[in-house]
Parts: sequence; C-alpha cells; structure tokens
Amino acid sequence: MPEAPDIQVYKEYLDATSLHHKVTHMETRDTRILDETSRQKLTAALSRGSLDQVTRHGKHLFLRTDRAQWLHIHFGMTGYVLYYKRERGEPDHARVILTFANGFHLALVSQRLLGTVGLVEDPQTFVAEEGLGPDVLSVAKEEFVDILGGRRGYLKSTLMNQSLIAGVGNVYSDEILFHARLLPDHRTASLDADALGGLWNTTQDVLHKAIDARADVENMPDDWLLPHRSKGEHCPVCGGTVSTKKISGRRSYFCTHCQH
DNA sequence: AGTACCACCTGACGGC
DNA sequence: TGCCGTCAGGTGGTAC
Repeated sequence: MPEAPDIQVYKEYLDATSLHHKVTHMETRDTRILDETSRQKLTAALSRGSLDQVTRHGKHLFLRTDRAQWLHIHFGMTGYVLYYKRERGEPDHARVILTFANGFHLALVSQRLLGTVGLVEDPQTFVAEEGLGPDVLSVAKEEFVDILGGRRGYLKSTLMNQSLIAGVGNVYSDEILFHARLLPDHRTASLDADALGGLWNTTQDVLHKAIDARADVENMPDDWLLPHRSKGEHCPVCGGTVSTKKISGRRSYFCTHCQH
C-alpha cells in the first residue's frame, strides 16, 4: 500500500540504516524495474560511492548519491525497501540489491514490477517534469483549498490526482473521506472553502496518525476503516455493513450511514 | 476537465 | 488437486 505515509516510513527507515556506508557491490536482478537507465549506468552511479540523503515527494523516494545524482524509487502497487545482513535474509522479489562495506545489504523489493528505479538530476526537477502537485504532507491549508476548489470530479478522484496534490492513493483517500464523513463520489465542487479547509485538517490528521502507526494495519486506531476493506465487513463506528463501489475505476470502501 | 478502459506484472483466492 | 477467471493498494496512454 505504498502511499505518502508508507513512503515516509521507508524514508525514516533508510535514514536510520542506509546512509554513509560505502557501496561495495551493486546488483540489478531484473532490468524491467529500470526507468530510463541501464544496469551499467545504475552500477556506475553507485559502486564505491555512498548514499547521503533521503527525501520524499508524494509517493516518490529519492536517495542522493555522493556523485551529485539521485536514485529515484517509485514503488507502484507493491514494494518496499529492506536492510538486512545475511544472505538468507534476502526477501523474495528483490530487484536491485546494494551491498555496503559493513556487510549489510539494501534490497529494493517489487513483487509485481509495477514500480520503477532510475537516476534523476534532483528531486525538484523530477517533480516539475512529472507535473506532480505539492506533497500532501507539506501543502499549506490555503494552497490545498486553492488547488481543490472548483474541481468538477469526485472527491476521491480529486484527492488521488497526483498532479493536484501528490501522495494520496486508493486506500488513504477512502480513509480520509471516512473521517471527513464525506462519500467518495461526492463532487469536490460542492465543498466551499471552509469545508475544504476541514478536509485538509482531516487529511493531515489521518496521514500523521498513519505514520505514527508505522503505516502498519496492525497498529491502526480502532475506529479506522482501513482494516475493514473487504466484503461483508462492518463499519468500526456504527456497525453497519461497509459498502463498496468502483469509482473512476478504483475499488472504494465507505459507510453510507456515516458518510454523506 | 474528467472518466472509462486497457496495459504493464505477479500472485492469491474462490468456484468448479 | 488443478485449472481458470477475477482481483489487487499505481500509473500512463488513448478514446470519448
């Protein structure tokens, strides 16, 4: 479920584990994960170098190399990073593996290969070229209200549009709207500035709580919808049956009693 | 501007 | 047990 909270947790994990170690070996297991780069270029960018900074924008993660280049990672629908010591600790579906001088490895894992790994000049340039909106965890309330105000689509689609605000995906859009007590197919344009300001408050609250829970479903608060995303589940607030529907092609879960 | 649909991949699950 | 259709948390392209 890699959305902004998950990627933020990965960033903090990388900060705590993977910086300032010399890279002694670099292996690309499956080149299908590479985006506009080659195995050779990736190896040249990292071998005998090190990583010294991690940043995140929306669902994108950037690791600065000591050669003035950035490793860009996008996870897609499945994926994570793992820092581990022993060979037998290697996870399934590791696509790129760095080995550090301290004997530890860093694996970029992507089961479905829907993610990408590449090299970029710097995060700001990448964000501009891709046309990503401001990061959802950094955007000020006024800007959020300005960007979303008057949008004609559904609330869920608007929240998930990365070119407007970057970082919210299918799961957290549902969670945010559940706590905002708004249905996902409610039209964004029907919310006035006050209501959009309230939606910003809810968005920040939900995403920060998710990060506090290490984006782990096991640690989510009891009144969250997220652990109940399957057929026949009950709303954790009112006990009613959770409804589901495809909205703009994405599976959505909501409670028709709690949300309007 | 916004939505529908398909494609990219692998794997889990339910029905038969 | 095995085969098959369906679906999954992201994104991009095309058609409308």
